[in-house]
Amino acid sequence: MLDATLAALADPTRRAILSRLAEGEARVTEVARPFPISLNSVSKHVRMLERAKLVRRRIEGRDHFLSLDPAPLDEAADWIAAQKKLWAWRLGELEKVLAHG
Amino acid sequence: MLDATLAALADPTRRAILSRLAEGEARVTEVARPFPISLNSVSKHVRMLERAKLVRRRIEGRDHFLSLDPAPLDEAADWIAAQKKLWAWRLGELEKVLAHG
DNA sequence: AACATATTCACCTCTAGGGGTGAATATTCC
DNA sequence: GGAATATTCACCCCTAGAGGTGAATATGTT
Repeated sequence: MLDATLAALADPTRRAILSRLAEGEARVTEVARPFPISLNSVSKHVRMLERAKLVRRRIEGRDHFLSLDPAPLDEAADWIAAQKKLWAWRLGELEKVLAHG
Repeated sequence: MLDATLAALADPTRRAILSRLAEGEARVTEVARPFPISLNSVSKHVRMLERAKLVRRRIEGRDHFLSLDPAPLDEAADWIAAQKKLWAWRLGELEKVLAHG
């Protein structure tokens, strides 16, 4: 799922949508309002966020309420943290070699 | 730069290249060897990783040595960490409302 | 000079993403 | 029933990405 998560996060519009939802649940139209693009485009972004499981949808009549799901964010954070650790180790080793060489 | 970083990380081949480079500097051909795709494709992935500043290139004769640059990873980790904090706060508020409601 | 190796360049194909518009669907309101 | 609202569906266009092949370039080797 990392692929879909990171791809979803790679777009600034989608990151802005997530930031908006961090303030609280909202309908698609409310989410779309601040953006200069069409409602339709926002709807597609939302669909990608759902596919990445970063956003959940609760349908109530004609209103679709969107909310955040933090789980995939953890997975992404874990991968990045693991890489940072590995890289730091490697770069640390290199420094040791340079210092003792 | 977040866009390019997250987009670069969204591809599994590129993540594998980064993991390989975490073991140490390597030439393009060495990096490409384990992959079932053409050397050319790997070369293109490397170019994207360079564009995202996750990989640096040191040219020595006909050999191009690739190494990691951890800086953009920090930026990505920071953004995700900030979001996790925001989301946790929001979800916490919701729980309070539910508990006291 | 001739050959081999390392890498990229130039091109092709296919698919997916981001944007748009207009119509369809579902629901609510009068 | 009829109108307004909320959302998606079905298309269109354009660009970028991921894959490929074959040629060009540069360096190393004999």
